[in-house]
Amino acid sequence: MTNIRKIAKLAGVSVSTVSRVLNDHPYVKEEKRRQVLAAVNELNYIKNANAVHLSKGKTNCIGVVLPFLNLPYFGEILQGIAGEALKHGYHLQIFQTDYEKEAELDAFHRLQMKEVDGLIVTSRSNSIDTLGTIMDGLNVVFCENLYEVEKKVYINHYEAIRAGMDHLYSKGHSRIGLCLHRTFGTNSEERMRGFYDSAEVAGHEVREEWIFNECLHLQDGRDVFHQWEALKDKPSALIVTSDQVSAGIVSAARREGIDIPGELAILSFDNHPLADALDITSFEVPIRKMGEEAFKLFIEDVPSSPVILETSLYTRGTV
Amino acid sequence: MTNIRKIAKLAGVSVSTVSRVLNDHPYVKEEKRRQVLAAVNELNYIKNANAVHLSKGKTNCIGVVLPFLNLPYFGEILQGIAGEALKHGYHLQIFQTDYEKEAELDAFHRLQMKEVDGLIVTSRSNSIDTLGTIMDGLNVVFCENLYEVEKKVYINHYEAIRAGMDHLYSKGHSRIGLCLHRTFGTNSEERMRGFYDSAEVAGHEVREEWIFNECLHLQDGRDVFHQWEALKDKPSALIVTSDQVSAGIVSAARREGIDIPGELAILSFDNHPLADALDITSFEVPIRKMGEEAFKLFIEDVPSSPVILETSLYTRGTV
DNA sequence: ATAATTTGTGAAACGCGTTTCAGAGCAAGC
DNA sequence: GCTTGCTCTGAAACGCGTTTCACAAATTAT
Repeated sequence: MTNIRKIAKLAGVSVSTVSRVLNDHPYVKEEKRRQVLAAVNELNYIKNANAVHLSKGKTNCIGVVLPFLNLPYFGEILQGIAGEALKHGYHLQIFQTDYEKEAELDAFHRLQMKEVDGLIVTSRSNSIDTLGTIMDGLNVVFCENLYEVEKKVYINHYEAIRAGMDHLYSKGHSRIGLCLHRTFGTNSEERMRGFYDSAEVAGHEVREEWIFNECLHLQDGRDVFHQWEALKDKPSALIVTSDQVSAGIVSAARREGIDIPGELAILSFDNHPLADALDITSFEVPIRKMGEEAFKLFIEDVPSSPVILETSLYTRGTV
Repeated sequence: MTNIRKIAKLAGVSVSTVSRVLNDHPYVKEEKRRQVLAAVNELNYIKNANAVHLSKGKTNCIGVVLPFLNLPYFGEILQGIAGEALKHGYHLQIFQTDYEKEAELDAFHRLQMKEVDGLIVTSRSNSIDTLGTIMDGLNVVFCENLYEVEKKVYINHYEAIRAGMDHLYSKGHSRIGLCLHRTFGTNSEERMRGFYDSAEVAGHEVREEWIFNECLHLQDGRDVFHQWEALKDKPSALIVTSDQVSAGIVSAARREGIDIPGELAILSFDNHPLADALDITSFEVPIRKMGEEAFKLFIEDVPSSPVILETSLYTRGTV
């Protein structure tokens, strides 16, 4: 392999000069610059990125921790991060966890090893205590409202859910169910808190069996619908935290001839194009923006205050 | 920073021995092994990944070249690659190109610089001539039927389209349109070839304005529908290469009261859950499998023959 | 008991670009 | 004429883990 020293020899200069030329440093005589470039050309020299990384102590690569790649939610976050990263000359490394703690820890371990310059954690499984010790002094951004960390960007889920509940109340609903991605994790907890707080204030009953968990994919929506159908005591409305799942519910309901919103109202989240296509009332959630902001937090040396993003309702035909 | 030499000093051994311990090489006395591990523990030593990469000449990281991150198609490929990569201890680096040639070339440049050990190109903009010169001797897998490369995995689009056309003929359609992601690129060309070949053999007319291009997102499907509506001379069926786009067409049509398949039949591709939800007839396309196979090709030293994946039709209510 | 292995270990070289430091050459300022 | 102050260069150190090679020590085989 041809390296910088061979270039130096052929060009008749020192390695420092070669390095200077290659990095556009000033203070190199035009003549030497040409000699170096000629040598680079002749020997087909290509820099070794790993040597640069080692020497510079950074890789210009940021890791993104996410559970799944085939959900629109994470695709959209990635898109946001990638767009911003591109502007700053950063690359993305993906740490897909499937919500497995080991895989998640591996990402942090890679960060410790300087394989990436930082991490954006879009969703997490390990406790913050576990992570806290290994991320000490490292550049990590969380997409949730974690009290303990300084770099964070998150959706105001609490208020969004409360606004959603109010909207449903205004339409006369008092028996409301909730359909969640999962029950643990800050974001889900915030949603649940908003849900229960609102119901309590309004004095409405909430039944355990009206809370549906592990709703990720469109198919899960279908399952939820069938569970709903089987309930003796049915809620008249569901707040669903993803348009994919809502699409499953709504399409299953329409197929079964259940009137929406007459028999079951659906208030969804994301405002994905799918919601528009299926005429689903949905909260717009600025997911891509969250990705962008996450990256911005990452590159900041002195972290600005946490970024809180708000949602806004798009009323359509399911409520 | 604490490095391997400090460990060696503290443990009273040579750096080679430390390296051996850290890499589970045999031929290390149990006592020295313990000394080394104690030192590692005491100094909180963590390996520098970049030094390993430089030294080993590889990074255990594979690059994935793709245009967009927020399309289910690419999310699914990624999922396939990531799953297989995990099994082999590889990580993923993302090169999002937006179909810009420069961004795509950058990915190849990174490969040359040994920042990644190989590339999986899911979709491409540069000509193969351009890429051919810079990927010489490098490990690159293409997801298309490129004559010039040895590592490739692709869907048999030609046959899929022909089968789709036959299916439409059998339902009495002779005026058929096509809705494509784009018109260039091997995969799209294969689809178009299948389309035109089939029409020619069947003796059916094909009109220029029945070919819709740049159909990527759900919204694009809506636009296509409105374009279709505006046509004086309408095709009675459309082959649509993505369920997202079909969803846009179908939902717009239903909203406008256009009967599907009575006035317009839709034959889609992907068999995404969405197709099921909207009762769209669709070809199952093993996209995830393609990702898995792509990675398998990547790790092979002597490339096996190209992997060709077939589609299979799921008939539902839109044809 | 001697030869042939196997086990165990360290020095040094290797992979390779960046950066600091010291110093030389040269022009502008007083 | 002499001092600042640039401009330009190269030697050497730095970042750091892996691997080869030579050799000693401990076994096993003959």
